Amino acid sequence: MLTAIQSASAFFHQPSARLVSDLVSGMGVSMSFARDEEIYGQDEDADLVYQVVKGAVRTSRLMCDGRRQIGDFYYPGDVFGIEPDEEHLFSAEALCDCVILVLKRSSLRDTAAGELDRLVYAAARRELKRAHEHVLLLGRKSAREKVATFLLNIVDRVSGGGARLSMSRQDIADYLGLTIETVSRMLTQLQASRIIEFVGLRDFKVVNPSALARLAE
Amino acid sequence: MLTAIQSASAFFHQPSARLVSDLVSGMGVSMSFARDEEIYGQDEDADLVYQVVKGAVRTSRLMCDGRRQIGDFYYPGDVFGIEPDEEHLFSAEALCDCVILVLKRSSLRDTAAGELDRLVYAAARRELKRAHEHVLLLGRKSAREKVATFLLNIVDRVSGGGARLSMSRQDIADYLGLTIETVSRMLTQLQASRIIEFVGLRDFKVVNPSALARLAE
DNA sequence: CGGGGCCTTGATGCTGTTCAAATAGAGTGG
DNA sequence: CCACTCTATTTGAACAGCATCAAGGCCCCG
Repeated sequence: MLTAIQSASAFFHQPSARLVSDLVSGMGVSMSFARDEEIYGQDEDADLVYQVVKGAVRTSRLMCDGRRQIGDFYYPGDVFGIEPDEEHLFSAEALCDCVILVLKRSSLRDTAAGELDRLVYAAARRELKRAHEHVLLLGRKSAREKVATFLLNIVDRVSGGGARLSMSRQDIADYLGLTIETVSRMLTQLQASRIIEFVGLRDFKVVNPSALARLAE
Repeated sequence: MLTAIQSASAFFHQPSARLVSDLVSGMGVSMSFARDEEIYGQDEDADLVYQVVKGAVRTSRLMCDGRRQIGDFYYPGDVFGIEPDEEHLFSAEALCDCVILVLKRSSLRDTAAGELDRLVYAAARRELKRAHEHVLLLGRKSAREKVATFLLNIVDRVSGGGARLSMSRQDIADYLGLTIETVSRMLTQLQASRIIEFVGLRDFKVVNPSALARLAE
């Protein structure tokens, strides 16, 4: 039998559009959320685990004076809402109309503990890795590098030459620790350098992938 | 019987000077490291788990052009080296002469899987929480707020009115995403405002805790 | 007492912010 | 389908915070 570590690690390495429902069928509740609707709030009880079925989600944290930091963005298959404490440090909101599978941890403990552990542990590991990358980006990269890295990450997830941004410029700014104006300027620069090309405000394609990768460090 | 989640969460909430050796006695190897010695390197295999017995440790990541980001600092009782991938993203170095307990994950899988899972999972959760705090700090705080937050965290860990900084100004700068000069200026400012007081370069005490907390947001 | 590394302080410059305005898109109702 | 409106985004100009460059001072240790 596999230990949690081994199995979690195996699970982790298959990026998985596999949904929780495949694992513990019927145990989760599927819920719909409208654009900008809150899925859970800061300081709320963190007893639930969530998985994106359709749409996209952001987690964010608000400082008392209004400054906001985006924790991460989540797409179909991604698990979110895993936090070390009893209460959420971040809140989660729908970036667009979403379908979210919600699982109550406590109700699953007895019936499918092994599977849930695996899932939660895999999600926590993924979270940690992304948080570490995020720290490097925020601490030591320039605005240009931040935006290039961000676009590259988006493209890598979708695995195509281009993608659609499901979040606003403000969301991107709050993820990268920049202002909306700086993000806009960097995107303009990348377009002027013929590295990316926007068609509309939300859809782009990468014209020069190696140049983008170079800028991202 | 407790599930991994419950027990890990219970473990997590006792900040614990309890060492791994109490849990899986005799299974770890105790090693000594000199100041600035590398404990593990970036891109090395991440099959080991570490716990500080004595001294202090920093994890850091180097970009190819020499920029450095400190991941975190670790003190006696803290577990480090847990990373989501097979290879380390960060390296770890001794801040001063250290004693580190080293455990091989694979060798523990069969004999004490439950305990190790608990330990690793608890450490991962702690890591994640701290990484989230770090992201907020790096993304949305000013230099003054960063330094104030940093000092407050140090003091909270030791739980006294003051503490000794086990790391250099450069380490602090690389943790906060600042330069050494900015860190120095902020420390000078905090002293001038009679909020903290340094005795020597490494030891300080907090004169006005509430003011410090206010600055840290 | 002298050397060397670490830290502080000062002067200047650049990156990204702030404030302000123009433009473009998306959604709405006629 | 088009005109209108509202919001999101872009663009521009001035400013601020932090970085950079350059000395100078302190402390540790021989």
